[in-house]
Amino acid sequence: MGRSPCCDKVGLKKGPWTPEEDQKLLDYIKEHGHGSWRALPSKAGLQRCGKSCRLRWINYLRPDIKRGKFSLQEEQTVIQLHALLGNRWSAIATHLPKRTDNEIKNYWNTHLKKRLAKMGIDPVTHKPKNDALLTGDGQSKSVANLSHIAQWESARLEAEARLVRESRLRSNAHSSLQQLANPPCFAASSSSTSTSAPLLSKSEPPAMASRSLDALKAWNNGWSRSTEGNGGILGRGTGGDLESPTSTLTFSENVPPIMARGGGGENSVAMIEFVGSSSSCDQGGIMREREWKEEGIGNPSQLPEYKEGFENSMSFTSHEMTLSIEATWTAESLRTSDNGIAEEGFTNLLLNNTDERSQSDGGGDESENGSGSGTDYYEDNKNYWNSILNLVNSSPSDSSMF
DNA sequence: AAATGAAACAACCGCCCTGTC
DNA sequence: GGACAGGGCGGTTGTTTCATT
Repeated sequence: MGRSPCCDKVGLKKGPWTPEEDQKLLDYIKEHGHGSWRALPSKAGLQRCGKSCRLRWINYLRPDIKRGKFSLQEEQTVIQLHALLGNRWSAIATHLPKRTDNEIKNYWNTHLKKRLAKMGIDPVTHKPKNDALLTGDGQSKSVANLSHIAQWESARLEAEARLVRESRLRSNAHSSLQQLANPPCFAASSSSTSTSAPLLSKSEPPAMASRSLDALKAWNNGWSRSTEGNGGILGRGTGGDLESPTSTLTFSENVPPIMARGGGGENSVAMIEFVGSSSSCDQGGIMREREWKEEGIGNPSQLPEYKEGFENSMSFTSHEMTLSIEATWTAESLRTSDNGIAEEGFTNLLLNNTDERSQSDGGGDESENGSGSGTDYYEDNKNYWNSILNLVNSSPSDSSMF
């Protein structure tokens, strides 16, 4: 299907915006709203493409955006969310108030990515570049199992938290409709649509789960030693059992990505299949961000009831109760161990100790530069992912998160 | 002071999804 | 169901600024 360009490019100005153009755009939107972006330039007296106007407004002229240097907290958040979400800048941006996806993306590409790379940490996988050492020994099989387990848990946690949240949101926003409709909820399979599909199609880049779990794999490899016999993650998943009382998740590797865009070369596609016996359900729909906007809610994560709802949402139905337990278990399991884990995350090490570390490593073995080895490595990864999980747990999040 | 390269930032491009007709 | 418009998104490129030689 061919499509016409978004605008007639002949005679339209490109390049940096002038203050006059900005003012025209501001004045027009202030008075009329943006309406149709395509029609806006002529109405506003701008020799610009509507798309260009839209971008200018969204990224720079909107009154509710913050410009300037990123704070330490913002940097941490970006790094942590990128580890979890990959290059989903818009999703990351929802957790950084007043920052645009474009700005975050640029900041990542020009600052954070280089900083990680400089420390010997792969900015794509968020793991040390010499990670191969960890899978080259005789533990590769158990590591692989752990990887599956952790991968499953991570994806499931995300999916289930999202479902619960959406259910809660819907119950708030569409309570009257919910009384009328009661469709099957977790019957989603590989052909599912509203619930699971977005998670693992557009919202979930194929590379994401494996990316995050590569680090978890290494982490668990070390961490599991301290939790064996304590009913930790190993106790649950030993033997490669990926079944869950509430859901199953199938990872199909080497399958072409669902989405061509941004998939990169990692072709792991996850198909989530809920087979649980839930007594209530998601009500078969999603309260999407667009709906929030249409209803004038704005960013739902800012609503007190939303935050409260998210926190409380883990205790409604039998299914959701299960989610509560397991989500808590997962997070808590990852957060605690016999040794205890410092709250200070690996990211803090990146952000605060870059210089010290690089200096101290500077004269040492190149292979250990930036990543450490042995227990240091495990500790770093534990803290790193703890930090991420804490962030996710504490964040009210919104619809773009998962 | 000029030239050069690196870094940072702003904006564009192309693809894709969704809604509407 | 197909065509199209509108808009979102991520990748990439162009331009400017800064640092170094």
